[in-house]
Amino acid sequence: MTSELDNFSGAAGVPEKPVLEGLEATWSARWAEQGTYAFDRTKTRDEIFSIDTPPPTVSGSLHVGHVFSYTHTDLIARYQRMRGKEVFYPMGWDDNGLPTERRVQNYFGVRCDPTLPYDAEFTAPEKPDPKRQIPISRRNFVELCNELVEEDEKVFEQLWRTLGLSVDWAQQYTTIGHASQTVSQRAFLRNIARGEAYQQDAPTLWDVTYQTAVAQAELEAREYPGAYHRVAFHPSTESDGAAGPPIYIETTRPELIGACVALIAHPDDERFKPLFGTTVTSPLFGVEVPVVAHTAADPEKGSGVVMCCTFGDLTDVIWWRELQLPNRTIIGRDGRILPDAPEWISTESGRELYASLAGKTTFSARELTVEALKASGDLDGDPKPTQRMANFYERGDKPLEIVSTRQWYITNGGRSADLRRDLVARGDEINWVPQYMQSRLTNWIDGLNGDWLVSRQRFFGIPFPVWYRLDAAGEPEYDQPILADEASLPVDPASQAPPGFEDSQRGQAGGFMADPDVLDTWATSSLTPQIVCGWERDPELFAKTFPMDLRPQGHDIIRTWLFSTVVRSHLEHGSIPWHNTALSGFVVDPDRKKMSKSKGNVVVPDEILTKYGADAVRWRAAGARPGADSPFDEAQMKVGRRLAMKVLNASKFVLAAEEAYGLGADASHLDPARVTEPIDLAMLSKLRLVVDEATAAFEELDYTTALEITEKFFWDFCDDYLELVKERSRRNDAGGASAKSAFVLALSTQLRLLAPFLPYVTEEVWSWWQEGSIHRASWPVNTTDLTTPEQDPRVLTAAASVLADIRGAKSTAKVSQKTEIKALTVTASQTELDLLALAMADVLAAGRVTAEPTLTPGESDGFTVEAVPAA
RNA sequence: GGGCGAUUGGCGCAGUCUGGUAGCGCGCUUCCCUGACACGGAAGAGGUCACAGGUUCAAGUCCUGUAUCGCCCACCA
Repeated sequence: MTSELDNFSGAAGVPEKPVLEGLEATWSARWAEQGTYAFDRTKTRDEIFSIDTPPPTVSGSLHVGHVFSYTHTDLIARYQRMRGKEVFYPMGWDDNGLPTERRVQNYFGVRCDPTLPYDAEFTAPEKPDPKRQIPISRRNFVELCNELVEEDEKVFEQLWRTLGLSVDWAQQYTTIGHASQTVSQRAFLRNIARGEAYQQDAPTLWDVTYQTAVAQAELEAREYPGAYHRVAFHPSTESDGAAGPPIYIETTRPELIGACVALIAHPDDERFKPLFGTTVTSPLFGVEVPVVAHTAADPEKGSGVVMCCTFGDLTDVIWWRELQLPNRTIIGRDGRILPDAPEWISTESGRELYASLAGKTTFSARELTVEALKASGDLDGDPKPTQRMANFYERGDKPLEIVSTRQWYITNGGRSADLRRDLVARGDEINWVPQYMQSRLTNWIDGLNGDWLVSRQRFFGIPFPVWYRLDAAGEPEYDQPILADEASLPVDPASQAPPGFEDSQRGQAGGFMADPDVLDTWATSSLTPQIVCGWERDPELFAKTFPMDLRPQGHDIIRTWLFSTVVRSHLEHGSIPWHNTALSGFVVDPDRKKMSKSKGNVVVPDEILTKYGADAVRWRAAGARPGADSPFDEAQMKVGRRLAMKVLNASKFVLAAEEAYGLGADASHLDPARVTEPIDLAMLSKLRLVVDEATAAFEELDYTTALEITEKFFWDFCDDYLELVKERSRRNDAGGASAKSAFVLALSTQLRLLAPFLPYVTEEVWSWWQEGSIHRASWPVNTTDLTTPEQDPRVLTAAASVLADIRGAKSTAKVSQKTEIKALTVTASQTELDLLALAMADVLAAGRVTAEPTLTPGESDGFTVEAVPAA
């Protein structure tokens, strides 16, 4: 037998058997064709919502954490777009800097040797040998970098498209691209002009592996094994020829004894008071150094008196500066002891020992020094092993040294309390989600110990737009840098001559040289708002998008990306860079360990996207609140997938009922006036509350609550409401019309509430019966979308409660839910019975109650139901 | 050492602002191939809300302290 339903189902857009498979490919292609997410720049500032998307590091790989946090941003973007905002949502790729260099080295088996000339014929080896890297020129190296990042960026873009990010792909940038170079160099030149950028020859943290300076923000303190060595210094012979007892210091770095400039103790330390003003002689090298007082010396540490060297740690730098101590560097930029014995070591045995240390790593030099100390009797006892914390470059694996070098700095408050205060105040102007993350910025600013070191001695990066004149002897005149014209940006000083010079004068006495360094990658990333908003490139766009509305990012880079962006915006524009910032947490493995390649616990995004679908993955991502770390549990993806399936099937049911019973495809089914049954009105009243709450949550960037509320309603809608009304909806009368209109009103509203979370399945269903993309449809507004009369939502909850009890009776009796109920007694308060009465016909139909129910008014709240299933 | 979070059934979480006799999902148990859905549906078991004090008629919720865990920062003698 063929029913009417069979004839109509699937005939007008509703598939017979809807599936999730393939929705990503179909719809991401359609969105691209139709420019669904294209930014319309004719809109005004208050109609625009601009997002400062984090550019992922393309040399790395994307993991689930990225998928989650980028989804979070997309949820907000989609919500704002549906609210009627024109969303400015670019995507950038961070391809600038050391990670790319490392990847290129490994991928092609090459290394950069800046002394080599460019080889136009060079091609990378077919089979790179990572152990024998081929040295190539800087320009060849940069070419390979550019080649590889282009490939990587394609892979990333494809993943983002599959995930359903509603990015405007016409608005792409890379941190090494021309626009970024221009912005970065221009901003730097402006910093110089205003006195905010300056050069200084000073001790800097130095990574000996990468041979570059490192900024405070890139430090990572790690445990590092070492040993305390108790070493004797000898009082210098006094005028009467008598020498006092030796003074013992403790050090973990005996190899620096040759770099010692003073012994230092606390001014109040009685043990050492008599020594202040005297001198002592260092062991092995016989160098005379003063004993001086400084409050930074801690009487509790070591022996109470400390050896100050050039430079063992940051405290040494403070002492060097404040006590006007000499500079006695013995460690070179490669981390090895300098080749030539310094002039301050004058004893023959000292110079001999130095000669044996020269060229050695600190590690070997330490071993040799300890042997020598044992031989000379200046080592008291055995070295005591310890685990101490040492500063590392976050990407390095050797402890940092401190080396005096000429570097560029940008003011960031590290040397100005006023600027620190202003920057903290900028933090107050920004709306933080979650709020408590702001303290990380404030703490970081308060703890700064110097300005921002922005020069890096690396190759793949944005060059300083700066040259130096060479004097008659060919020496650079650093104090009068030649600056590029802004109109000429971006410039490459290594291949372009400065204004007023010919390239033939490069490297010649009386000519010029290029600044050899590149800008810190954060010095460019800190300008992403200026890069994407078209600062000085597109003033109209800039006026419409800056300050931006939202900066989403991970909480681990507050001290770097967030802080440096605030600094640049404050210095350049005197404003905050964005009004809101949303901090995502990490995705951790089920044991709450951070995912990392070395632990082998990384989940590959492509796999879960294929297995569960983008909507399911997005659903799971939306469950992770801002700022909170979230354990990855694959089983949870299934729940999201089930929701997506449910949306397909419930929609099919609702729309099929509508079509099958002759109400046509015109808009009449969306006529609120046809909804007359109390339970239908009650359901829509409840939905109005859901719309209000979900909207309020989204306004607070609280997508998790918006989803929870919407999803809860949706499941209740399916499990209770649809079941209750199913029978009536099949009737071709006023009651049937009421149900069917309520169905489609509720469906339209719910699909739009779910659209930010499940963009694929909602778009699919929308296409069955609506024109245009749901993602350009308006976010539900009660005053226009749900205009049915108010009805107490408890009509629905009462009916659902009694239906649940009837189902329970059948479940207890272990019979099918189809089984008829032959006797039904309901006890409840009169108020509740009155509410129930308004939906009683639907309850009886849904519960298959064939007998007349007995209703008994009672005292207590809640329904007591006795239902007797047929045998 | 400084700062910030967290601690609620086996697991993951909400509820804490605005005190009023514990909620959700997963998992588990039982039942049901019902006409949207077996990539499903229905029903159910399971918690003295980390601990100790205090405020209150009443505390998961407010106050004080403690413990444990996590994160950020500092820490190279």
